[in-house]
Amino acid sequence: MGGPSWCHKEKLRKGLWSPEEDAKLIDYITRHGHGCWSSVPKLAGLQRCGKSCRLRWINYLRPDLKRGTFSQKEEDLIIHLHESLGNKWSQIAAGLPGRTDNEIKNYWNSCVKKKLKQRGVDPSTHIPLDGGSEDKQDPSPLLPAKELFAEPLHHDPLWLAHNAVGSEFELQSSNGGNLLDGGVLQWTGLPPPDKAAQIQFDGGEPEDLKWSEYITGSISMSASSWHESLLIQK
DNA sequence: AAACCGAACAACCGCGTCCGA
DNA sequence: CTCGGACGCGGTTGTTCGGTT
Repeated sequence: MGGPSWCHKEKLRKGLWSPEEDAKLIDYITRHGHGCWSSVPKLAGLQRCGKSCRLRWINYLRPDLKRGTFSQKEEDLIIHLHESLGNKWSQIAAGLPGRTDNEIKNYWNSCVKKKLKQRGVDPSTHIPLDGGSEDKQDPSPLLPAKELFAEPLHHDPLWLAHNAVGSEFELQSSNGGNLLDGGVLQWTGLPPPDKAAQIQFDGGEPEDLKWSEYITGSISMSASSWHESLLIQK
């Protein structure tokens, strides 16, 4: 009797979540927001630890999640991102709206790794494995970077800095106007400190982009017929 | 039909970081 | 400045499911 506080953990449920538990968590968070995660289980009437609630909400219950299998485009994006970011799953997830770091990590470990090995590529370094792998036919070559933007996507600037390096893209402003004048060229997260970018208007001289001025919001990119282009330089 | 096996998915654990007292 | 709690991330383990023998 009267053991240390962590003994209360014995009362906490573990393992798979029941539909009833999901319903309680969804109901509570949609009404009150999650606030302090450690108090969520108590307030929501759940026998779980706050950490478990947070994970369940972030990875499976959030309304903005995109479920289902990864498209070829998403898979190529993951490979591009992993090549430059490594196992930074949360940063990779920032480049794939509606996907979670856990989901991407699982997909990588269970599926993508295997495919890369079949292509003769070391999944951890992205360097071709030796042993005559040059002769191997790539059954599913990566899409050119530009094609990854065939549809508008929202990207973290860090992701952009890593993956747009040396590439040129066309941009689409969310309000249909000029990217800069419209004030829509804004970023989520931190600006990439070691990168420089230039924006070039239809046939004009390239102009420097100041990352630090665009540290909130998001960027919408498209390969549609816009005049503006963005060149990310090392 | 049952047992086995591997792939895919879900969840937990440990650790590092951040922030407020 | 230090300490402790909360949070977030990445690695790992556990569970489920479908295919094969």
